[in-house]
Amino acid sequence: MDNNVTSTDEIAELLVYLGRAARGGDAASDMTAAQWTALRFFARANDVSRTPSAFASFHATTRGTASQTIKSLLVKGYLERHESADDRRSVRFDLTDAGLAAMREDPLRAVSEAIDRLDAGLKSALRQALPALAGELAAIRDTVAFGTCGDCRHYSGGAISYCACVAAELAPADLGRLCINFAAREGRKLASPGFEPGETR
Amino acid sequence: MDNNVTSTDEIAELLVYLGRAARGGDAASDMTAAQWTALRFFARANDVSRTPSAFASFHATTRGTASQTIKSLLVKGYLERHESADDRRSVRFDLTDAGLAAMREDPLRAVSEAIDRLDAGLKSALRQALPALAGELAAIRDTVAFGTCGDCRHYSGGAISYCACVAAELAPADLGRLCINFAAREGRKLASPGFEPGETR
DNA sequence: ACGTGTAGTTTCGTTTCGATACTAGTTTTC
DNA sequence: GAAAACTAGTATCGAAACGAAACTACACGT
Repeated sequence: MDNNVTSTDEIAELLVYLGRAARGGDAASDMTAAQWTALRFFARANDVSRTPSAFASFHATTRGTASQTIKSLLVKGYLERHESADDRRSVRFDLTDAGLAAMREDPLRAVSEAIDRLDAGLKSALRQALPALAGELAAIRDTVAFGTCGDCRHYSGGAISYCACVAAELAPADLGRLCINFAAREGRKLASPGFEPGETR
Repeated sequence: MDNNVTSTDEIAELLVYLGRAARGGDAASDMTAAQWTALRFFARANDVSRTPSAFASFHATTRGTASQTIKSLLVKGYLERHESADDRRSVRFDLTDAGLAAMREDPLRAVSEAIDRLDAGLKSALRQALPALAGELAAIRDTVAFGTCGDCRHYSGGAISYCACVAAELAPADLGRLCINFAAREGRKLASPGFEPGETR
């Protein structure tokens, strides 16, 4: 097939297309794309990652901009601010009930629906391919990768879930949470050519 | 069951994350994300789709904004303007040699690389899943879907490639090109030949 | 104690983008 | 065959999103 010529670049292009298509959506809400991303992040990140700096890193922006985005969500009453006891410079943001309610209006829901309508095989292929892709991309860019604790090298499962990074036990809910300290399994995260997608269980 | 917790919404989220991560990248170039998207679009769209309106639809923005983005590429010398002979309102933009050269600096290349590093199975899974996802999403949103002529309902293969929409024969290169008149195969609800700019209010 | 580094915030100027309005060409209608 | 309705493309203007830089406050190494 001659459409192999266009394969990889087309996939990449589709990725940005979908990413962009997923962002705005409704316009029914008074939330910007950045605000939705922030709200989602704070809904999904674990305790140590729910900070402005982590969000800035996740969103590939500056801390200043991140701070502003967060502030706008504070004003809306979707986030609440908690100062850390350990480090008095640090703050943590949690979703309020209003924030959780707002999440139900997330325009990203349309994308989730679309994914759910996919053939089961394709769906599980996406579930495997996209995290792997995120890892590869982070390696190429030499940036921090984000991933969930369950996929992290610091995590050791078994009877008790344990994170070697935070040196603490993990709640079951944490396994699906984003973590700023995420490190992909199987090798170093820096330009390691031999990434092994493996079998996710 | 426990992987259902992290399944669909996480995939959707990853999609926007990757889409955003793919956009800026280098910052070495003096091109904005919108400009890159436009350049890519005009590099990849077929003859009838290389217009400001089609790009506006593709990029989910207004014609005015699209026009400005295009103008900036004209100034850079990456695009050249061709007025249509059939319809004197209509214009078509083609990449110049400088534009083609600029494409080689496309920050999206990092994403392509990352995709290429993926396991072959995952890669081909992406090649299947992402177009399907784009179609589903467009159906949900009731917007125009973009796709390549080779995947289009109007296309009939065989010895001679023929597009029933334009009522013309297709060059082999067109099969991999984006088309504004794209309609998914197999009983998707139609995307009418004349598309909706979506600027009405 | 001092310097260095980090977390968070604020301010300011640039840039981008969408709403609006406008020109010009095409199609439809009576 | 004109007028109305519609479409393609462009220009203008205001709002806001974003990044850079400066600043405060705290932590940590020496």
